[in-house]
Amino acid sequence: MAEVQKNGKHQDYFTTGEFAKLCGVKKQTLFHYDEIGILSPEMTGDNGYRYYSYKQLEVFSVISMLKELDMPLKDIKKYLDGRSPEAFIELLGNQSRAIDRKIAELKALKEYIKMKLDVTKEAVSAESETVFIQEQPEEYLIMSEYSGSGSARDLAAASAENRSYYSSLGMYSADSIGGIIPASEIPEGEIYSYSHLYTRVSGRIKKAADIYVKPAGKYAVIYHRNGYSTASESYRTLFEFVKKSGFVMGDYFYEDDILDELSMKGYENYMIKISVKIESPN
Amino acid sequence: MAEVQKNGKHQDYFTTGEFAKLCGVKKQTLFHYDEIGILSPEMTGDNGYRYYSYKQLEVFSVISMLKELDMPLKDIKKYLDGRSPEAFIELLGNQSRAIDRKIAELKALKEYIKMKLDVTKEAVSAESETVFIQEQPEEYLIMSEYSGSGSARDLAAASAENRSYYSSLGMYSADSIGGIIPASEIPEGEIYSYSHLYTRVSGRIKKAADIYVKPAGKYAVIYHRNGYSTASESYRTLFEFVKKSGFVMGDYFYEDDILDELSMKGYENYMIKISVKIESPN
DNA sequence: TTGCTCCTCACGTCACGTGAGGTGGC
DNA sequence: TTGCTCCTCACGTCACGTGAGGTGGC
Repeated sequence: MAEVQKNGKHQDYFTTGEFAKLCGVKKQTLFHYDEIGILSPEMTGDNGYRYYSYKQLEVFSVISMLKELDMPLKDIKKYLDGRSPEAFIELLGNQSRAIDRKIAELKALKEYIKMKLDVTKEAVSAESETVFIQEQPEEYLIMSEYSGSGSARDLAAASAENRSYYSSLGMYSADSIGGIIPASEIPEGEIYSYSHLYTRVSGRIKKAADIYVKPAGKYAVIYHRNGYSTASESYRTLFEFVKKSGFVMGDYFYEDDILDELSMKGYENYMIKISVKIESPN
Repeated sequence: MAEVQKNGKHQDYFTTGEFAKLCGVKKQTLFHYDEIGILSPEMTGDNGYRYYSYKQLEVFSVISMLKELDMPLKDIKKYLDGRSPEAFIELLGNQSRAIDRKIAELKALKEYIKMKLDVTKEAVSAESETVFIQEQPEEYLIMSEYSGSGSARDLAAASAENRSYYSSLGMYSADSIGGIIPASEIPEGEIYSYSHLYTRVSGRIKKAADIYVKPAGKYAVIYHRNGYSTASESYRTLFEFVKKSGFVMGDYFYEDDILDELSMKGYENYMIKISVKIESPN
């Protein structure tokens, strides 16, 4: 096709503006690429006009592909300066693996979003301070004993460590954190304290050690508004309900934030969900 | 859990350095988030020390999630300033769709890389200037007639337009461009000119109009080094081979760059592949 | 000639990163 | 006290974006 270009003079070339349009970017991007020497026009006129050939469209598209995969322009330039078929093959192989990782990350992200979306929708349509019965699926909790002050800290650190450890398996960062109160504490006392704190993780890492499997089944549930300070009332309401119902009460009450800092401002506007497992007697 | 924080004084809080580690970022990122008011520490000491709570881990993770989906910090702040359960649900819905689009893009990118990888590997192990017979799959070509100078330009423009039109269907940008020479031109003449130019597109948009389906089957193939200027020799070698072989020759010779600007510098180092369909007589 | 496009500075911006120099807690 | 961490400027950087002011081709 060399002749085409020789005959055509400027006819087969694109000006900066035209080429930018074909590439779907602003002219300044091409100026910048020219300046750092990553993609210079094939020809320059005596008046300083830049002329790009259609062959350079592919070069541009590879640059923007590598950019999309977070490669800095410096590294792209380094490749282009020493390009060879072998280096190209290696580059593409690496990028293909990078894409696989990105897709896996995005899928994990989507799962996290779905979980958050489900919980928030549940919260929006929830009637608070009223006990009801709910089927809950199996869940996986990273437990840490609560031993007074500093525990939330420890749990956060532990679950963050766990996260970075399992992030390769597709876990997305901060999963929801909750607390457990033994049923025996409910009848007396005004203020309850957690026996454990937990981080809920997605099912895919359930093989890991130190993961408590919260069983699937029927739970008695109450939603509580107005934050933690008045939660004890709801705990007691839930406790009384189960006592009177004739069901067998589980040993632990689970407390989860279902409206938290992400959709509300201030602890006093949080909504919490308290659940306790129930089973038919005999 | 409010009591936990009251009792624990600083014990349940993280310093900037600790919190940064948990988040997997540098301290300066947190300084920056504090400065623009997107994520400020829950508490500040009299000495100016920042104290973050574990609850803020989730806020951070949502910020970094939105960032990963290319939302500017300004927009994230705008959301956080006016957050509500309803807005959160809308936000997550939008992000979920954004993720689907991203995944589709990445998959298209992977296909493009695979194609480039296959072609480049073929080129690396190719023996040039020697005719051989190859099974080729069905291919889809966006054709444009070649009418002298300016055509490469038109084709590039047309295929770029086509690309932007079909990008939603998962086409990745610049696919490879090739040319067609009628078999009747080969015997005479020193310099051939294309009757058509084409852009090869991936199979997924084959329903689109104006797409020529290059049939699958046996092709006689020759690789040519040293660029376009000496290509006529290889055209003639290929032509003579098919004539003598007894196969029925197709009407068109296809010319593709298989080592181009992406792995080589300068047209004279390109490798081109010339193919013509062959069929057994009778 | 008019209007559109081209050019080169120069400076702005976004999201941090990098020391510089000084203070503070176990 | 030593060493580590905290703080606040101030300036750098990466990949452009945005006019400002002037030239050039159909």
